[in-house]
Amino acid sequence: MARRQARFTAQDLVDDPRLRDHSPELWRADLGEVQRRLLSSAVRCFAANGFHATTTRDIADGVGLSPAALYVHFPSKELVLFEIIRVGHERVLAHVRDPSILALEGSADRLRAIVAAYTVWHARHHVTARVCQMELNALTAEHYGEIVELRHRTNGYFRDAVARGVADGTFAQVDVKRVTRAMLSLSIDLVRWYRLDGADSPEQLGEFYADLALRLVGRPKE
Amino acid sequence: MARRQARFTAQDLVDDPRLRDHSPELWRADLGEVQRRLLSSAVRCFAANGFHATTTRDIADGVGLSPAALYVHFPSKELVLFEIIRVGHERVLAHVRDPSILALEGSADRLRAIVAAYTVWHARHHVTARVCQMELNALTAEHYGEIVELRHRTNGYFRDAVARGVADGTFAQVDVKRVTRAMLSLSIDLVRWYRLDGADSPEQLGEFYADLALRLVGRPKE
DNA sequence: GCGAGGTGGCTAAGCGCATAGTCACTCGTA
DNA sequence: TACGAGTGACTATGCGCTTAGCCACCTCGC
Repeated sequence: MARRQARFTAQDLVDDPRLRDHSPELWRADLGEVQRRLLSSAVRCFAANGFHATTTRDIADGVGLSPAALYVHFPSKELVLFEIIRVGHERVLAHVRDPSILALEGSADRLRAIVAAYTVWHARHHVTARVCQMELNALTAEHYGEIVELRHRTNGYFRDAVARGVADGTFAQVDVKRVTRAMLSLSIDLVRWYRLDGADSPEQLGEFYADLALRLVGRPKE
Repeated sequence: MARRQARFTAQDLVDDPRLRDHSPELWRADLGEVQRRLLSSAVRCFAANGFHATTTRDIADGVGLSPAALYVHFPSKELVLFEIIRVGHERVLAHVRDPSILALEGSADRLRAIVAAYTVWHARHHVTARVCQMELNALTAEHYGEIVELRHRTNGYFRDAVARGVADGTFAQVDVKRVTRAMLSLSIDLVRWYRLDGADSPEQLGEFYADLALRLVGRPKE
């Protein structure tokens, strides 16, 4: 049969504690309430079942509307996904380039701050973050390109933070590219397992991963 | 339109260097050659486009057969996915429980060995590993449960290796659960970006991540 | 105050299409 | 003759998206 056999329906998802996060506060303020609720429903569906296993019906069901209502607010299902992924990446970029982080003089402090900020964001918005990491290749080639651009800029701030500490002798002479990638991996992979009702708050996890990051650059916290 | 708009066709995928790995050597020997070639084609399609964006046509095209030929060898598309994911997880488990690893007496040596083995496997078979990590929730609930069981057993070997070193004083008094998860994250996330024609061989990456693992447990290599 | 006309959110119905899977059949080999 | 591999034509179904139109509410002239 051509059934897509998504394992979870919109009804299941509304109350699933694994899918509770701060994503609903994420959407652009100039969107209407219905649009924002559609995005929140879509992000839950995409996170649980994936873009291709989610139907426009599922998304609309999640806010109690008919399937056609989606098209009053968004021109296509793909553009719903793009809006989610674009907003997610822009918010992350805004967090890691925060002036208060870049103002930190000590290389260790700056690295700690950027790793913590990145991790906290991913934990706090882990449902959206999951879609941002896992559904990238459901985007059209053009939209995918735009997102890759945002990712490169975000990653650049990480690499700079590591390279700076290596250059000024705060860190050991590590391989900047590889170590940076490892730090990103830690925070990115959290979207697979994190839940807000688990043992760690976003802030605790941010601190923990900031500690780990400093160990990775050869400067363990005593 | 209902087009699934997979961005890459089977033709594109055959020669894509990003999708070259050792997966074709992975399949059970008791399967026929056509079955193994179908699995190799499917793994490429699933890795590039995802399970739901891959059609049975795509898989069959990859080995030059008609769509119906798939059903001569496999009862359903989902069972093709399950076979791939099951074999992948069984192979990983076999690697981390290798007697030569468990025979290592020193806690640091053992952790190094298990991290390297896990990482090398994921790098060498990164296309299959990608499917194993990213397409889990396209499985039926029953099949998903079987895989989770295998994952828990694999993760148990990691946790034991960390806990042992903490207990015997080789490592610092780290949070075993969190640190273990961080180590797994490093190797798992590599399926997102690794390619065999890149800068690192699987073995080099395995050594590098083994070094990082020891730093994470507070024992940097001098 | 009140009807005419417009507007925006929403829906029921359904179109066109592509999908997973089936089946009667052929072909090659033993 | 028997059988396993493979196929072309097909079915049943579900998909994204469109269309025509409903309805509550607004605006404006009088």
